[in-house]
Amino acid sequence: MSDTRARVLDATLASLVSNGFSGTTARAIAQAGGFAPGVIYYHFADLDDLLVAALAHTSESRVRRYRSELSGVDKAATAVEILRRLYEEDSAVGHIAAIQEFYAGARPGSRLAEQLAVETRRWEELGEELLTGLLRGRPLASLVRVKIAASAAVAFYIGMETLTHLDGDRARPAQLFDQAARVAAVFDKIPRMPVS
Amino acid sequence: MSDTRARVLDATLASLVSNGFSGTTARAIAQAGGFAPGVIYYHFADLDDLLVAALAHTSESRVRRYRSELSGVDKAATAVEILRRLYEEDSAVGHIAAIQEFYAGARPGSRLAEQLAVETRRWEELGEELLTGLLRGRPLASLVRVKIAASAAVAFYIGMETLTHLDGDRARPAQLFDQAARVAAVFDKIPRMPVS
Amino acid sequence: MSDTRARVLDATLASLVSNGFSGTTARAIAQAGGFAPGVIYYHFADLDDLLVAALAHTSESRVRRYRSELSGVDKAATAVEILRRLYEEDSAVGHIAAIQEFYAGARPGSRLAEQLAVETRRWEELGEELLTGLLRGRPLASLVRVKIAASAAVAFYIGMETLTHLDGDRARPAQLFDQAARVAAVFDKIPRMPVS
Amino acid sequence: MSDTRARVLDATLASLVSNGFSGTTARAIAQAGGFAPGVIYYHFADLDDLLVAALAHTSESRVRRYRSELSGVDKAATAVEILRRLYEEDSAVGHIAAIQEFYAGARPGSRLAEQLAVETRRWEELGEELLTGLLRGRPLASLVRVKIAASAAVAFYIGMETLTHLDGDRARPAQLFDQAARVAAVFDKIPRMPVS
DNA sequence: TATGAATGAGGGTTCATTCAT
DNA sequence: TATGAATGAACCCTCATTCAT
Repeated sequence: MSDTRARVLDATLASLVSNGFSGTTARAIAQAGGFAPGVIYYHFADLDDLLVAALAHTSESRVRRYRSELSGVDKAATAVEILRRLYEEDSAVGHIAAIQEFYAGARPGSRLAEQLAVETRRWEELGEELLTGLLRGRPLASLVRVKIAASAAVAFYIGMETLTHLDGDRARPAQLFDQAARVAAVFDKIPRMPVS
Repeated sequence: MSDTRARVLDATLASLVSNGFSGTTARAIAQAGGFAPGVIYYHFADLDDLLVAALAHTSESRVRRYRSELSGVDKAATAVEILRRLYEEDSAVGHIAAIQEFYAGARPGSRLAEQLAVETRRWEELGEELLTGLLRGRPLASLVRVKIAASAAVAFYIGMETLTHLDGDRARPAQLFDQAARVAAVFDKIPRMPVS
Repeated sequence: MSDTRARVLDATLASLVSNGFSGTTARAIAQAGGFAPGVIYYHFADLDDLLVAALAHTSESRVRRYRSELSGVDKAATAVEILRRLYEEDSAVGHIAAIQEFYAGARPGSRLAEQLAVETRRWEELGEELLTGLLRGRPLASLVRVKIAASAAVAFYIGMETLTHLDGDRARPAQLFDQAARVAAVFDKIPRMPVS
Repeated sequence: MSDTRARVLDATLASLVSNGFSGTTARAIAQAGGFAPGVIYYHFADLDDLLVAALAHTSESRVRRYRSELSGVDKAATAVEILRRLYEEDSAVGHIAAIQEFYAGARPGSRLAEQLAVETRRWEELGEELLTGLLRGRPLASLVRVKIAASAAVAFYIGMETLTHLDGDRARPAQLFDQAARVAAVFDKIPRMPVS
């Protein structure tokens, strides 16, 4: 991958964070990256193409990171702590803000929306893996469909970010993680049934 | 309230549903309502002003509706059924799509974002009322902070709608309501402790 | 028809004459007419729409003029003189240059090309009327198919203008009209046969 | 002449045929020929220079072809048949379409227009040669100035092509050649006067 | 109170051309 | 000799907004 192509992708994410989806124009991206607007069209077919690539670029690397941190975790309390840490990390880096802009700005039916569906599926799969590990052998397993619960978790994350993004109230996620930690502690006390 | 003013508000919501946030231009609104673009600026300072008013207009009436349907409900299963019905109703009418567009399109720091914070607070209050009734006398009450749980519920709703809006997958909310119904049924079996 | 709309049409023709087809941009038209470029898009859907309208506008009025001057003419020499005069008049006004730009710039398959086909047909009809009158009762009538001869005449006119437009050699049409006059004089001496 | 230079010229003509004059950009030419856009500027000063060379290249070879086919022809009917055949051949090859694009796209005063004037002169000379042979000894010779008639023929050809190019109506040239054949047959019956 | 016309800034995108490699 | 990357001007078009009527 060309060097400049990567610069364009980075500039796009940077612009999303600082200018929002609708403010992420070709000119804004160019200014954020310090290159001429024409460069974008040399490396990408159009703005839509660039946004799709930028989404895939950032989302993939984060999913990978989350998966490596969460693999093998079988205690809910641990999972919550890891998620909280990753959330703070992503927030600081701007990754979360960028993703949020994608979800907010994409129009249904667009190629970007399709790519978002793909990425959403990736996050749901990660959630399924985590939940499967947490629920293994526990009585709640019969009550909860893992796929649906994972879907709910992703939806919740996105909603939380939508609200936090809008009002900038960092206390919200903090409180929600606190509450999740409390529930997780209780959850971890439920004994697992022996594997038959 | 002037008759025309109401027409402008309705046209704005209609345009949000069919054209999305970014497609809701002065011209689009005017066309949706069958009046000249200039009319907007007679009744509202600018587009932002109009959007704020439209948001308050639609959100208020829906909160009222939800509250009247949910007041006094003390069984989780009942609450889930009512919410499912209202969700379907709102979906058909387009109310949900409109609200979703507001959350998606508003820029942090804008007056519209402020108004969204106000409306979000309203929905959270409604959630608190409902949860308070459901948890009264139950052992879980000590584990769950009502305010935070309500905040989580609203976040989840918005996230679910963001995803459903993007991919148009109506099965998602249906499955999520089903799962909620299952959990609610179990929840309702937990005996209440006598009020001390 | 709005006043400004007519101004836009006139400015378009003026720009075609002075800037050529490819130089007739929205900005060039606006500058030629002394209005903002946006005005164009208020009155016309896009540049193509405007060009089609401008073509119809100018061509129609000229065809009308030609027909009124040529109606009833039954001597070839007279016809040639009238055509020569009209040609000079049109040249001075710029009408011919504008039409020429349309023929040169239109892309096959475009709406403009379709409109040009319509206008071409109009000119051919006029040619047919004239030729029918000239050939009536003459022995050549059996040799020449009026429709095809008219089509040839129009093609010849357009080709003559293409060349003259490119090299600016005003002597060419002058010589061609002279030659046509000589042939016409001979033609007019051929006796008409009595109508049977 | 360098090998690549020839490839560029061919690619230019190919692009003119398939993309039209305005679509014949540096990139389009490069793509048509399978080389990088920069190559063009190594072999030619700029696009104008390339177009001039391409015009001379294609026109010259076709004039040569026409002259060799038409030399010595002294019957109008034969000439018409040869022209019809060459026209069909050129149409199939795309030569005519390319030439047509030059006439359509060249701006008066440009170097390309100058070159077109040169090429036009070549075609007129060819016409003069042919007409001289056909008219030799015939009474019409006193009525018709060969130079002017040749000029008229070339103009007619270009106009016919302009129209056919625009509406894609292949019937037009076919009918026109038919009509020309009929006139030619009569013409050939006029006896030649003995050379004094 | 409402209209339709007009503005000017800024949107995405394409282009001829240059230049380091 | 050829390449691919980059530039910056100019393209068409849309928009929120204003204003005379």
